[in-house]
Amino acid sequence: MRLSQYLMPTRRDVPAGAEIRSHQLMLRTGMIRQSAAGIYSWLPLGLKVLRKIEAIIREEQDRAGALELLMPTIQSADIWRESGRYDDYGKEMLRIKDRHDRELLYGPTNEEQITQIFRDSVKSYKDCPRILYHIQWKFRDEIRPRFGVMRGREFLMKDAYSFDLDEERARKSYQRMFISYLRTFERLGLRAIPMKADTGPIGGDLSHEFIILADTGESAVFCHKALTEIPAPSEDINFDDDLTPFINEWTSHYAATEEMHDEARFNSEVAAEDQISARGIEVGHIFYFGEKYSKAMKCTVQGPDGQMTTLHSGSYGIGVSRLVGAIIEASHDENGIVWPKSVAPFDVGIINLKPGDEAADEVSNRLYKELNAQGLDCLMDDTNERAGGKFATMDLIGLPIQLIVGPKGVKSGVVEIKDRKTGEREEQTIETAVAKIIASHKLT
RNA sequence: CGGGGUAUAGCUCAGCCUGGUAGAGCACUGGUUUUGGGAACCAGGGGUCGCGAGUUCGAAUCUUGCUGCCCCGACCA
Repeated sequence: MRLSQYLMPTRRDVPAGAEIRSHQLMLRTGMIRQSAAGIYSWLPLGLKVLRKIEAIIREEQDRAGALELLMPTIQSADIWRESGRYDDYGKEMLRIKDRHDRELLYGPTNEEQITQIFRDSVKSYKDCPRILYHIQWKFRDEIRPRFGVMRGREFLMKDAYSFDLDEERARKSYQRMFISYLRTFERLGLRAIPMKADTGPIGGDLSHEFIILADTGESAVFCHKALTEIPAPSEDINFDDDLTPFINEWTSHYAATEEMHDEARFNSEVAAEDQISARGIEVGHIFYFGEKYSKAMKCTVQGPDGQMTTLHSGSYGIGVSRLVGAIIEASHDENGIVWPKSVAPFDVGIINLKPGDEAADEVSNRLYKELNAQGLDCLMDDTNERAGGKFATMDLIGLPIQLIVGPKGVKSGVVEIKDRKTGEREEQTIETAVAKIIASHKLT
């Protein structure tokens, strides 16, 4: 993409009312624009990041054996009456009526919807287990939206739902998602720590929140330092194997959010030098809820013995739009965003310092074409902005690699490669620069 | 939902107290000089001062009702 043909309305001023860095940076880089409290439009740059995150989540869901489908944003009140949640769910649920006065709602979650689909589609134990997921916009009319996309009212969420014949087997589905989440967050450039979460009336040990550590996190969290160091499961993990050893490795250390925190246990189980007390952002939540919806909504299958069995389910959420903010919270500096490679909106930023200079144009265009041909997505600043402005903008939007092409360097056959994260810059011949960038791209 | 704040140009804000021709910086348009870390100068464009009612000869400014947005608290991916 040529910047001269793009829509990327960056700003120098810090927008009023944006408190935290990620929100400020998303507004300043022109990733999003607010359209109402907690409701945002995604401009081209922001949408690219959102799509990249989605793609990684999708790959890891698929790898774990989950099946993608897509349910609507608008749901009928009927199924919520069936589960009993229509009255339980408070003002957070946006209720609407159509022209025939039929009661509808903008879905805050999809347990009812998926349970209806599954019970109407599956009648035999042979079709279990299944894990189904979708990536869809949700709406929760939060009392107080804040922190930009980190707590919006409208938000993009990946939610998966598992259907198993009994609790024992449901546990296996739960483990699949657990491992899948570890891999997903790792690929997003984050260290997410699974922490035991409140299981409510269901009880048991099958609920975890995945938390990333950040000063602006909404809740206090406590964990063992080891959890920041355990390597995530590799991509050749076989999800059909017994995953228990992995789960044990990740759940044997102390980790709790403030609601579940037990100071005495923390102090006795974790040596003082291994204790981490920090703030955390919840980016995922997995939950086994058993027969809660399948019982109320009569989601049953016939077993081999001819008996009807009520299915056991769990739900598994990832806050996709929240992750955009969370990643920025975890990865920025005073000059702007520092994108992890896997989710950067472009792979490389090419700065043509002097458009109109024949040699600079020629080299910039050549680099642009060659890198694009190798599958690298490039943003080329071919505007007439001054050099200082271009550098500042490129640092602000945080592309991992910058290629700086100036008339002076070009004259002696060199361009400059800058690593956004370290700030290191090196002059290279054009050929070497291309080769190096391609090589480093292929590593990831 | 309770408490507090705020609303003036695309953005950040001043002006309001003490009523009298709507301002600055940044951004934008044209020009000159610049040109490797957010340039200088010249000339421009751009505003129902959130909306309604009232007071007044006259309201961005005073009074009042409403709405949006933001912050603090309890709730949430």
